[in-house]
Amino acid sequence: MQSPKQPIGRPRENRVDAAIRAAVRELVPRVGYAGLTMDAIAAEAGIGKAAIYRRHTSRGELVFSVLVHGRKTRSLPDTGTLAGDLTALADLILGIFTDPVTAAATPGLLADLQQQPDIAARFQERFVAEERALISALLERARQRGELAAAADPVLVHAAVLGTAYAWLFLLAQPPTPALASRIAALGEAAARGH
Amino acid sequence: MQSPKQPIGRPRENRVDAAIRAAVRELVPRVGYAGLTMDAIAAEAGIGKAAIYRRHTSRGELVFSVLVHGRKTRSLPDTGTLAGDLTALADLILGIFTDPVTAAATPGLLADLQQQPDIAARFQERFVAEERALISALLERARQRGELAAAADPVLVHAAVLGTAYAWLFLLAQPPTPALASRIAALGEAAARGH
Amino acid sequence: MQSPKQPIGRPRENRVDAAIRAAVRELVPRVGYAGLTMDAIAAEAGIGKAAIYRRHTSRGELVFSVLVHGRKTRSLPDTGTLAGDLTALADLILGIFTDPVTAAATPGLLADLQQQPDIAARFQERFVAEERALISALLERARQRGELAAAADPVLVHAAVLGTAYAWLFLLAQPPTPALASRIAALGEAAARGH
Amino acid sequence: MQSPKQPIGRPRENRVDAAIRAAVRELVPRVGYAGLTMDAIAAEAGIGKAAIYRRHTSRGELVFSVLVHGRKTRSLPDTGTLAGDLTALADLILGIFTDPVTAAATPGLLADLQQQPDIAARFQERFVAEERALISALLERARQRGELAAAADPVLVHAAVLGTAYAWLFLLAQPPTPALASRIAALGEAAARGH
DNA sequence: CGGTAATCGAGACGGTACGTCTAGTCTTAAA
DNA sequence: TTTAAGACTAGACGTACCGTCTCGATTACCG
Repeated sequence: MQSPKQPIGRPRENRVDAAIRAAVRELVPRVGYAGLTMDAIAAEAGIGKAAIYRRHTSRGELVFSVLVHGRKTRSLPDTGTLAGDLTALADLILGIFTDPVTAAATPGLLADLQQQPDIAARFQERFVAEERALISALLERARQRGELAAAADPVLVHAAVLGTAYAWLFLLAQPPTPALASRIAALGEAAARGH
Repeated sequence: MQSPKQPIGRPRENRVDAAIRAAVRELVPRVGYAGLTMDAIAAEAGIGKAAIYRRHTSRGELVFSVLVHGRKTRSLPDTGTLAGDLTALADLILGIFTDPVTAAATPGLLADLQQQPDIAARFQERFVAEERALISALLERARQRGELAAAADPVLVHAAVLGTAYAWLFLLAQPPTPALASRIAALGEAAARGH
Repeated sequence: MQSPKQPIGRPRENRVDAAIRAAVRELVPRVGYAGLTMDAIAAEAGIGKAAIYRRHTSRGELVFSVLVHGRKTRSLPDTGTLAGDLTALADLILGIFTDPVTAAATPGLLADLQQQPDIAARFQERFVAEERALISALLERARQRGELAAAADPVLVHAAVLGTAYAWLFLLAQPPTPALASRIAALGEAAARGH
Repeated sequence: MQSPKQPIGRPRENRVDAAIRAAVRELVPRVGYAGLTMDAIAAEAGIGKAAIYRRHTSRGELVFSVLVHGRKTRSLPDTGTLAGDLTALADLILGIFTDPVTAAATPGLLADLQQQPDIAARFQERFVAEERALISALLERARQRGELAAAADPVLVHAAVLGTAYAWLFLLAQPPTPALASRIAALGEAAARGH
């Protein structure tokens, strides 16, 4: 009987994973998602292409892993009010979208998701579901406080907050403003209240 | 002094433009934006690749032209209420996003916009500015009716309606529901009222 | 009933023929046979491509026509001796091969002949047969003078003189020397005498 | 100090070189030199185009390599007489020129040599110099036998034998005859004797 | 401690699309 | 009907990238 965590042969080097991650984060802002080639990543990281494909099945999966893996699991503080919680959420999302690496990679990554159902599924599981959980929690807190009468639809709140931020930055190409988070939060609140 | 419409040599054939457009609309839903190759377009259209490159500088510019050119200039009816006008707007946007061709091409097209400033500029001029004008007009109508007290920010309304629709369909991968347009319109109204 | 030499419509301009010829002779030494494109010829000549194709069926036929047409019909003087006649022949051939335009075009032209039987036939008729006639004539003169006993093979004499000159210049890449013509003539004489 | 035979990475496969060579030899007689495309070679060989360009810089270099590499290094027997040695040489050259592959490729290859000095240099080194050495050797043998009085010019002998064979087959388009080699050898002897 | 097995960097492999170029044909308005 | 200009189809060019494979060398565990 063999232990599940006892692979034979030479073990993988963490150094390689780190080098891949660093190379992607270095290259994406410089050459964009479309210009991000596997050869360039391997060269930048000083490793072989096979070492990448041993860890990732495709370029989309690679970039997704790098972007998601680098993020610490997020949590939102209980600010005591629905408006405050939603502003914190909007701040979190805007922070992700305005990070240079994420900003450069996101549109290209979303394009890949349309073609690769497996990565799309992972995106839903890792990214969407996690944010959804945060939203469901803050809505539940608001209901218990009495700020919300009936059950709000977390999907619509999610779409309102995430989508408005995305459209502002990537579709309308507007620069982020200091008041943006609270304005988006107000939309989220409207979505929660359903009026 | 030369007339602006006096080109010499053989004029370009409209047949070719039409064939390119038809081929793109045929291929995009079938193979996706990423799988849309210039060779395949030329073969499907029964034309030479040079005829494409004579008209379009890149694949992104080509798809953008096809998608935008095909659209008739849109207008919104005056429904008599802000809510009605915004629902018509949301219907319009959802109609664009759920069209099979647009749906398959949009994420990839937006990814290309990040890398090609000239196309991004045309996208802003042709697509964003046109929708913005519709929004500004309906907001002005609402103000004259007395539905809106002060001046609303058309950019935020735009981001709310466009972004929520985009996120619902492409980020959260939710199917469109019958009530979606009116729910999005409610968000747009909240953005207009600023609360 | 229509006269055979009475074409209707606008007559062809000799200017165009001259411009084509001049353009080819200008371009061939500069860009070589391989770099000689129809577009470049048309641009250099300041004419349309259709005007070229109205006169010539292909690029090979065009260059062949220009090179052969430009030559005046050649004749050889009766020097009084077989050696003298053959030296004059060798001089003639070396003159053709060392002309800058002919030198640059000849190898490429011969390559085309392998693929295009119609031009190969014209080459045999116009170029080979004409030289063959000169050789047959000078051999007949030598026979009548008594310099040659029996009938010599004009084909072998032709191959000896033409081939040695061609090989010297194009295969062995040797520079022409003052004595070359008389040395080649000696080989022609040996071919004529059959020893 | 590094060993000359220490390449890193995956070594090139001899199978690929062999497949390229076989494809060229298969295609050249069928489609001619002008019709020999890199795509067709790659398809016929069942390899990628990159594998060809990794080994050869141009089509001319490729065909030249294939034709020269396939040939075993040639040598001539000492037949005991100058006439015999030259007949063997003429036979050798006629054998090369009448080989289907060489016959189809030679004129096109020579045309390319005019434009590509590097290949022309290799042609001189590998092909011309090798034949020249054979000629110099047989002339020296004849001198030691007493068949030749003074020093003969090997270049003229070379031009006479090589050029007459080339002109007979490719310029005059004559079929080879049984007596051709000895007739060409007689011309070579005349070139050697200088009369 | 020697054998087994998976790793490493490097780069060749087949395949495919790119954007450019050329050949030869066709179409325009003007002459 | 010819002219200059230039668009047209077809297809080859040489480059670049993908994802896989192969090399010699390395690095762990196993017996």
